[in-house]
Amino acid sequence: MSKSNNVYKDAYNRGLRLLDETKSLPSEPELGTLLGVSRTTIRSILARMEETGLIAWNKRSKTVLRVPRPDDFFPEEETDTLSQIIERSFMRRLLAGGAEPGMQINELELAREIGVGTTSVREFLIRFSRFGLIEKRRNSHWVLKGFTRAFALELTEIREMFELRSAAAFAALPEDSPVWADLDRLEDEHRLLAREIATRFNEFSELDERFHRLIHRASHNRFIVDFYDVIAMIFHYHYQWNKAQERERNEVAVAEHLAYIAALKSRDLDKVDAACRKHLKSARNTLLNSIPEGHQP
Amino acid sequence: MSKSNNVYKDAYNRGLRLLDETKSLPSEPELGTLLGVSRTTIRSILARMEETGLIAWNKRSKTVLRVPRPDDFFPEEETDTLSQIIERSFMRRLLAGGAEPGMQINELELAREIGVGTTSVREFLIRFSRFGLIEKRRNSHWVLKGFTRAFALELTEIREMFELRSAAAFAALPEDSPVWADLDRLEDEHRLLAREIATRFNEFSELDERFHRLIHRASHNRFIVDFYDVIAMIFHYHYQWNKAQERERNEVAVAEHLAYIAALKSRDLDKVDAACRKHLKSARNTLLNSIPEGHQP
DNA sequence: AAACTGTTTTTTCACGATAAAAGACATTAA
DNA sequence: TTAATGTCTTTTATCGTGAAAAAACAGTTT
Repeated sequence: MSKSNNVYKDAYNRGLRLLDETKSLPSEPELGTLLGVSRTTIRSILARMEETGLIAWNKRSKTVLRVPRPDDFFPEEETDTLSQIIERSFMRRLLAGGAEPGMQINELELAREIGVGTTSVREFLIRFSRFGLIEKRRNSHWVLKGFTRAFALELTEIREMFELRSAAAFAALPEDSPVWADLDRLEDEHRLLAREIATRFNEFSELDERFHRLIHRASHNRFIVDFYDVIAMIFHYHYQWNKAQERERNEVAVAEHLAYIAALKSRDLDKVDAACRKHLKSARNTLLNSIPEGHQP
Repeated sequence: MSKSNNVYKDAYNRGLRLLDETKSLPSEPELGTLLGVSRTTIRSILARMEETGLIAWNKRSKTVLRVPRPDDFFPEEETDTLSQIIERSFMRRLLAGGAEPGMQINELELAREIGVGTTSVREFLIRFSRFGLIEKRRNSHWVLKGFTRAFALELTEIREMFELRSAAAFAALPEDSPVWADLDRLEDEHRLLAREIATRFNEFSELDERFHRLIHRASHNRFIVDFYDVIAMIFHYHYQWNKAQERERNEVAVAEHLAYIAALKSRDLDKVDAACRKHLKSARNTLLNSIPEGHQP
């Protein structure tokens, strides 16, 4: 087994959803751009759809014969990328405890435990190293630096520096920039979520990421934009890990976002600065509170 | 051929230099820490030194029999890490022209051209991607973003943000911090270099890096410290590429460094800010001037 | 002739295998 | 009894290989 066909399976599942809406499918290249895969993969998908009696396929004509059933879909877990699988396993280990700072990380052991090749684990660790949680010893093992208080403080220091600058850049953007429409849309989504916060509070984290990414993009600086990957990754796992007072925390955050948005729309740099600072401060506290106070110097 | 023994060869060469100075070598573990390799490698080195008649080796006694000759050394090029080899090849291609932004990067082609396996090239590209010069298309090729004016501006924007903050942190360090001694030593080296700038101007880039790294370390922030890798890498190749007015440029930079050092020692934050700003501004201009003004939007 | 489908080639992704290097354990010398 | 050496085991670095996926090419259809 040298490479799983998760790209095919994932695209197939997404392709099935298209069958609900139309009576016949578009051309192969069009399907390719729609699903974000190559024609080669599209043709495999079409071949299977034909086999399972979902469509009749003859050259250009691709007629939908029936609506897909639940069992037509590939199981969710077969559609994951290998690196997603490795990341999840790795983060589970890291957060599940017993992960003391200074601990060694063993590529071979990780690979065996997850059931993948060493190459994939190595590549994952190299990619992951930019998050600042692990470090490589030349010709030797990786060392876990740990999700410590120091880490959180260093991370938020940069975040605050970058976001204050991005927010200022955002507010200075011309009237006709399309970002203002994006911001309006996000504001509506925030209003909606605020109204139904009691039941939908767990949808906040996704909205949070979209909002902050929009702001960071105004910096027009690849290093600032890319750094948000670190923040997003940490917050993603942090949200999964720490569910304490999630509803209250998110309710506060939504309100802060709305104030932040209002400040941006006012284009008053002082107001923007204040609203941004206030929100980032509470985000930092949330993060710091979730870190188990350990044996740290 | 699955792995070159460059670690052994490099350590062997460095080991030879020890023979000049002493009549007998220390214990295996001691040699290991001295050369930064494991005992396994030390024993291979000792075995060869015995074979070639450099030492007499019997258990604890390792007597030097003769001084090493030039031909005892392994050739320089055999001591390079594979990733160094790949990086050099890649950068040569990148800087040698014909590297238009938007160009595709082909792992297989690169690997064949350099004469290494694809795995090593893949790992190199992943590591290299944090410099912001290339970007991966999922399941497909890498795209060269190019060493453009925009890149230089984004890079220097972050650099200035980080260094101003680090310099302020540096100046605020307590009297008894060991960094002040480090700074004194660097100041002496600068003075020395300034006096002999006519002949030794090409030694500046190494001094430059040590100086700025010392300052960045005062931030106590891993993201700031790590970001200096990006700057160092760019400046390293930039220096190789652009030799125009190298002497003059470096002479100016040494003077700026000395002013910067004086400001730090004064602990006057305004002076530090001004000296830092001045130096970073001229560093930015140097970098910008070296970028060929192309067909950029 | 523009856009599609059919076919072939190339590239990416991931694995197992193997030598180099590190590390662990056992033994011996001071 | 500490610290070395001798020996054995494990891990890392790198390659070649093969299937998945992309991309290029050639032939059709509208």
